[in-house]
Parts: sequence; structure tokens; C-alpha cells
Amino acid sequence: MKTGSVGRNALTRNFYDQPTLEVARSLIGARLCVKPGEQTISGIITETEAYIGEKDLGCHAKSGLTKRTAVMYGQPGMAYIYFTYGNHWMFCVVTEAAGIPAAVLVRTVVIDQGLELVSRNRGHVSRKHWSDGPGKLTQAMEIDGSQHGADITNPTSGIWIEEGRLIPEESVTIRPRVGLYNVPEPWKSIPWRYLVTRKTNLEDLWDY
DNA sequence: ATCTAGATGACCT
DNA sequence: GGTCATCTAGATG
Repeated sequence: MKTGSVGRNALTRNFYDQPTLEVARSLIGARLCVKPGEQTISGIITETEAYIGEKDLGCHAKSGLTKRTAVMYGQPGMAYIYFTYGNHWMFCVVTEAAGIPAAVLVRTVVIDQGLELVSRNRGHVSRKHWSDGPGKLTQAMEIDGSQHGADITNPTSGIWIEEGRLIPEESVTIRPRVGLYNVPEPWKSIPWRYLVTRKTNLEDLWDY
């Protein structure tokens, strides 16, 4: 958990090679880690969304295989990172076997390592809002297009996810995905979003 | 606390 | 040219 074991419990390819909804649920409580330099920045994942296949009209793969979505068609456990709204990087992990375009978007983490770096990146807002949104967490953790396609199962890539906390079922809420304003039903309202309930004291997730 | 509007650029049609 | 898997500041109750 501390310095000595960083990267040793990285989730393996088998983990991501599962139905996307299972991966999205299982990632709640896991620890997303990056190592841009000497120091590691990490956070416990508390919100995810699933995007599954070409039929899912909320998923980028609805347009088929393009330059942008190619990573989603490849091996599970790779980083699918894209730029949107002219400002924001989004971080996703590819799921399911090669050929099936699907991914899990990480929407919120609670920072538990690298507080100094994150404070530098996000110090202009209160700690509560450091990484409570997909665009915010990439800014906090220094994730951008340069990590697109990175192997999340291999810590030497500089970005990985490791075992974190076990979050019990009663602490996980399932809701429709966010931000799909013009997506037709049933995709707009399908409950493929997982988040830790508000009642859960997020400070319990901190190591400090 | 809740809402609205504008930013800003890659991607797809 | 329209659409975005969003964020922030500023206004309003």
C-alpha cells in the first residue's frame, strides 16, 4: 500500500477481459495510479460508466472503427483517452476481448497519494473538487493524450490500476450515464453508471 | 444551493 | 458545420 508495494497489485488483462458492466462495478474502490516523474499520484475510483459496443448509441464506437476508436477495438486493459469540449481529456480503460469495442470511463477518484502534486495542479479549487469529474481527474493526475493506448496492466507504462478498497454493494448506486443529451433511448437512460453513495464518508477512503 | 452561458478544438457527416 | 462521455465563473433564489 505504501511505497514498497506500489504497482505490485496491478490488475491484469484477465480483469478487463470481462463483461464491461462487471468491470465498471469492480473498478469502484480500485486505485488509479500514475507516475509522471519520481512521485506517484493515485486515487480511489468512486464513479465509473460503461460504454459497450457499436449498438450503444452513447458509445463512440457507434460510428464503427475509426482512427479515434481503434484502441477500443484492440486488447482489453489499454488506455482509451480522448479530448472533448475543446478543453478536457477523458480517461477510459478498454474492456472485453479484442474486436469488441467497449470501455469504462473513470469519472471520479478520491486522491490518496501525491497530494502535493495534485495541489499544484488543482490548488485553485477546494480539495473536494480536485477530481470529482472526468475532466478534473485527468487534470489532477496529469493524464492526457500522450498516454492514449498505454498498457494499464503494466506499471512501467506509467499508468495502471491496482487493487484498492472493497466497496460493499450497499454503498454502490447504479444510475443512468451523464451528459448524453442527444442520445436516443434506451441508451440515454440505461443505468450503466456506478458510484459510491453520498452517504459514504469519502474521507474513509483516504490513507491520511 | 441551483442554474446558465461560454469556452474551445477534435471528430464525424 | 454540428456535435460533443465537460468545467467554470457568475448570477440568482
